[in-house]
Amino acid sequence: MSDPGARPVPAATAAPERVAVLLPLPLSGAYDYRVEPGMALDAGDFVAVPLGGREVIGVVWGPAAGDVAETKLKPVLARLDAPPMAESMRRFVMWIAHYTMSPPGAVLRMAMNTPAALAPLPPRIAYLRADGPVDALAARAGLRLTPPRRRVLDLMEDGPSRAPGEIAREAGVGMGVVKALIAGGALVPIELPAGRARVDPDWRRPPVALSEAQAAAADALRTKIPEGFSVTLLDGVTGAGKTEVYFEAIAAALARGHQALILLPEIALSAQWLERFERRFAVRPAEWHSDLTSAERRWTWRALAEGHARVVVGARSALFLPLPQLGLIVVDEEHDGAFKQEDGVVYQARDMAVVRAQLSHVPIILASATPSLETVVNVRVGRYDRIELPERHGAAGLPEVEIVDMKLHPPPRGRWLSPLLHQAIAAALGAEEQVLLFLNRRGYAPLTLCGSCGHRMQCPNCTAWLVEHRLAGRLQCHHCGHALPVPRDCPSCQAEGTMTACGPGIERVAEEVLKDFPEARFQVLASDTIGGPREAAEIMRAIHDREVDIVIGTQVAAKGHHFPWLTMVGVVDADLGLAGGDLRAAERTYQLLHQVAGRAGREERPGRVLLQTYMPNHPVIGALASGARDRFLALEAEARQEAAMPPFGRLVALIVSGPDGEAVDRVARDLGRQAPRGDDIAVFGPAPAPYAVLRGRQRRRLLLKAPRKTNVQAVIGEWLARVKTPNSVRIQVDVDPYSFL
DNA sequence: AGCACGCCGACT
DNA sequence: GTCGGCGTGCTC
Repeated sequence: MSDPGARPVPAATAAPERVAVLLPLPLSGAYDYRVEPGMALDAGDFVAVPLGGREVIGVVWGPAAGDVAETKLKPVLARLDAPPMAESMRRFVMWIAHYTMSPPGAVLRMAMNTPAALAPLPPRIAYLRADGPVDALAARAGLRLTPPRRRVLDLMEDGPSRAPGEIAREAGVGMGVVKALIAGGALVPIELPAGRARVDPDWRRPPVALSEAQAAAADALRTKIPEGFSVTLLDGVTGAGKTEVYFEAIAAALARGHQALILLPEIALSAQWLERFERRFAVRPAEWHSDLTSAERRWTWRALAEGHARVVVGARSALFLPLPQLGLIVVDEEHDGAFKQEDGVVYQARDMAVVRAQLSHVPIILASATPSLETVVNVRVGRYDRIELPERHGAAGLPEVEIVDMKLHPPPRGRWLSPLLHQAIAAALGAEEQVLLFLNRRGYAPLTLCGSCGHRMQCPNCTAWLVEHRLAGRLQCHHCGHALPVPRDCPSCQAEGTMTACGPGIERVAEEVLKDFPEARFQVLASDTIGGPREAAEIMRAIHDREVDIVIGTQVAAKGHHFPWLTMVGVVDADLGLAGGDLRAAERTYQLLHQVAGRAGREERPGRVLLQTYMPNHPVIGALASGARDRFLALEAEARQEAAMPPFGRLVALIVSGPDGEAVDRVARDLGRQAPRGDDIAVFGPAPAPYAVLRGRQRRRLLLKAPRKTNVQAVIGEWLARVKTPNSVRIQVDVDPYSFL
């Protein structure tokens, strides 16, 4: 809380006052502005300032640096009537800027992604009936008292004030009728306080019935709430009811008058989460994601900044919302790769959420059935606490996971489902249960080539194959969106009708299902087959209500949905994520397939999972089949420790990119030559980045590996200063990169 | 991020 | 002869 007495008092006789204003632009730092006499400004205030020829909104960041000539100085134009940015948020912005090596203004932009929210809210106008009997009102308005007009006036006789639209709806009349009565003065306007009436989540409601284990976990979490900063891993198998447990921690925070922030990896698909929240707290929380309209954005931001909304759930970007009474942060599915932001400011939202919790002195809960290795190691060394939720809620046991060795049980030529999986599908359908076939590959086929000359269809802008989408009749690049019709003849050798689809995508699996189980109703589920949140919710409902027999989906189908009749999960290609030199390939594949397996048998019916693999002896496959998660994590941790890889060592990637390959190469080679040496620091590269050409830009990559204790920001900063780069070449710094090589 | 200034092709 | 392409560079 700022002390009003601490505001600087403008003195008319003193030299013109200056302040530093940070602008939401990728400038190197804050700019100084003159403060005209009579304007009192505090750090954190939102202000409008001139920049170049235009006007921008920025944040007063502190006292001016004073290194700019008086004549260059422009005045602060106005202080905006919006809740100022809290000191903890300003420190958070600076922390991220330093850690990710981004300009502070670029980070500020993420915290100000709501230009409209900073303008004062327009007052809301509602209407009351004017005094007097109905006929007198009509006469005064010069209107005949028709039945619709009478209905409106009767409706408005004593009830609350209403907006015009509400009046029309409730009285069952058109807007014309209402407008005429307003124009005639029979309905009089009143101004309501700006904003939207909100109902607080009701934390006093009794929680849904918790199991003994859940109740114990909830108790343990509740004790964290009043104790300031702490990090707790809520570790529980899929279906153990982690959500209901952390709801009790949220209830405890609400009971203390605090706000709660919940981060989910993909808010667009979380209809079931919202329903559960509403069941517990009687209202929906505020939501924050990219699909909000600017009006929704504005009032949500305002309601949170003013403390009127108590709980907000959102994707990554919700991390930057103003929450003056923040009391708890929850990151659900903390292991999920979607928390890593890869463009612009590159950051890991889960890790930054921990930082925000620390700067705000509040507890944070990381929830997962398959926690990331980073988090597991942090628990092991005692930095994080861990609360375990061992069993599945209700009667359901964990599904049985069976390995299908594709060398021993190959599918027929041109097919992708082995006879074993085929039988399992038939058995589940025979028992009138549901099946999920999982394949993390959109489209029909990942590669199209010419059977005659071997020409492969490649994206002209990216180093990537074009993926056939047969339903759309197109070849598509999944990186830049480039698309063209599927060619009949080879564009290289002109041979006719030789183009062949290679490998399976979910559309192709769907085709096989349609052939073999023509009577089954199936639903394809991929990020590009779902229009929006509403359509997603409708698809989930249809599956839940057994209007679908077989779901064929990519990883969007793996995420936290609860389908009581789904008992059989088939993983079409369990090896898919294991290829390539990715540091986290094994860990990620384990997490994804574990989560998919968890879709099976969540209620009374036992679940069954079949993993199709050509590597039945791979540790990941073995761990999935035996359920030895902790042993797998221990082995993975050991391997990383031996190699001094994260989380035991540190990595920073530099991506050098630009339209001109030669200029990019020159900079990349310079960086290689100037690389920091010694002290256990190693630099690899330059090498072509994964997708060496992306959206028409050439990309090279260098990787710095250093011990945990190294101040990598300082090392990288000095390194970059040694290499000068033409304007056309960009160097992007990715501290703690996820994709490797 | 904008927006201006600045040097080389097709038009009123 | 101009209008205008977007390449570099600056904004307190």
